[in-house]
Amino acid sequence: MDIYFYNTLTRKKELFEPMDEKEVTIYSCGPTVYKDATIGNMRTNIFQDVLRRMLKYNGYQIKHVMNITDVGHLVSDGDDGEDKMIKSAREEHKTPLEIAEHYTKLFFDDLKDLNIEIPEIICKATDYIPEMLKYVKELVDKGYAYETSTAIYFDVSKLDKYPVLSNLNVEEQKAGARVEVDTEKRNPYDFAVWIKAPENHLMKWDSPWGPSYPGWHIECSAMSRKHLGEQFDIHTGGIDLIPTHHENEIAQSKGVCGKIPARYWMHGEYLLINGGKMSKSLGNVYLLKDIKEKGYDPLVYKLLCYTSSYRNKLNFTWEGIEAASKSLERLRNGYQVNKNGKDILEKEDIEKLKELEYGFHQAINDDMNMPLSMSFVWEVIKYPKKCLEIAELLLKFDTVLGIQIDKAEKRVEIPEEILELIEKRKQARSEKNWQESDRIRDEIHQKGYVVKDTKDGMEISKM
RNA sequence: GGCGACAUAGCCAAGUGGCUAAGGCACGAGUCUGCAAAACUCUGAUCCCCGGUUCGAAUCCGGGUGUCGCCUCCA
Repeated sequence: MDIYFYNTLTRKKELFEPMDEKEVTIYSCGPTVYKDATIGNMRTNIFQDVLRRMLKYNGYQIKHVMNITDVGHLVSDGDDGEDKMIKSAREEHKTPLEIAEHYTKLFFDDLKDLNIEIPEIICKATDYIPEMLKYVKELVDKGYAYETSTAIYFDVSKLDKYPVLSNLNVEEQKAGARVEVDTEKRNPYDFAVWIKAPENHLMKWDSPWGPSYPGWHIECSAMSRKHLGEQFDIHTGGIDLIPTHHENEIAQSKGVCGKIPARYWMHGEYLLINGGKMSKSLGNVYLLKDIKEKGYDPLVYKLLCYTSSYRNKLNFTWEGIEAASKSLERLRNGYQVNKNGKDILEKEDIEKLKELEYGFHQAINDDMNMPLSMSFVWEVIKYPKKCLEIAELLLKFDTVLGIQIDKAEKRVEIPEEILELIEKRKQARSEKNWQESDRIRDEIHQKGYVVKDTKDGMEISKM
């Protein structure tokens, strides 16, 4: 079945045609490991995860590269700002390496909680300094970069066209929108590919230009070329990376390789908090940890992300999380009911289910239309007949959704005192002593457990 | 100032010219139950406003209003 993706390069939905008919190559801009990843960051990772999974659903093998930025990302784009890693290290009284290790671990913990598949290749910027230096040298040799007293700059005027992804109006901006203009720069949009390290700089490497360190964009160009070659299929990232990072990555690639590195550029939109931007100053920066601490399965957040298209802004509210939580519970319950179901499917049932499966497939292939795909999942869940075949179809869907639809209620250890109360309550109920029965139910509730009366007896779960 | 996105039932949202405008959550009604919970069934919108194109528009065009984002680090 055909796959269509929205390509930021052309601003259109396009038929996806990978370079290789069996394997799809993807490069994703990963985290800068100097602070906690927010649920906003995770939305992008979820989008990338769905991309991998839907390609696999379509029979492709994946070679997916994600970088870990542990050096070179400056706090301001004026190329004179402090390196983020170093700033965090100073503030937390740790070495940059400790900072990177700490936040890298937290990042992968979040991915695991969200049941996000780990890309085939993870590369840390600091492990590829030689490749980056080589890249910079090539840029200089080919006349695309020049040296100043502080850095090696990319000369954007050497390109046939500079902003190719975004609609920045370079001419307008030249008027001096940038606060600090480096007088040694030839063009306002020139950016540093390699930066000369000041005296006491913590992270620096030897280079033909003395002790120095990489610019932010060079790592992705160098590492993607190393692992995926000069051109690969898909490049992903957050929408905010379009105007600076990806624009400059393309510039570098055109300089050295003469081509745009990826054929399809896909960007995940922002997550909004209560209708506005997530920001420290508003105090609305949420981490996955916050969702977990409220007692929700982290996958509830993943399901919440499926209520909207990755290309649209999604508004995060706790009401939304609660709704998604209910949904997840019902989906999993629906799976269990089918797993234990004994209905026999007739020919017309099989045809109907095939239709729903087809609808699901079409939805995910249409630029990953998850809201639409979920409507097919629900139709399968609510199908009048219940049986193992349907459970298996749901499992198949879950290879794309990754919400662990087969996850059963946790078997919790019920403490002795609760078991005693349950016995007492059974007794009271058999005597139709409803007052006592309700009193005990309240007591159990206060001790942190929920009791439900079903046809087969009482059901106990932890709150 | 420049660029761009969005506006569909209480909330989250799909839909990009044509069958009765998906789906989820909430609300309400009901079945079940001693009650509660859970589960299941049923119930709701003519698509921000105005004008235009068309046999036909939520979907295309123009204008207006509103919300948000980017242009500085940010997924």
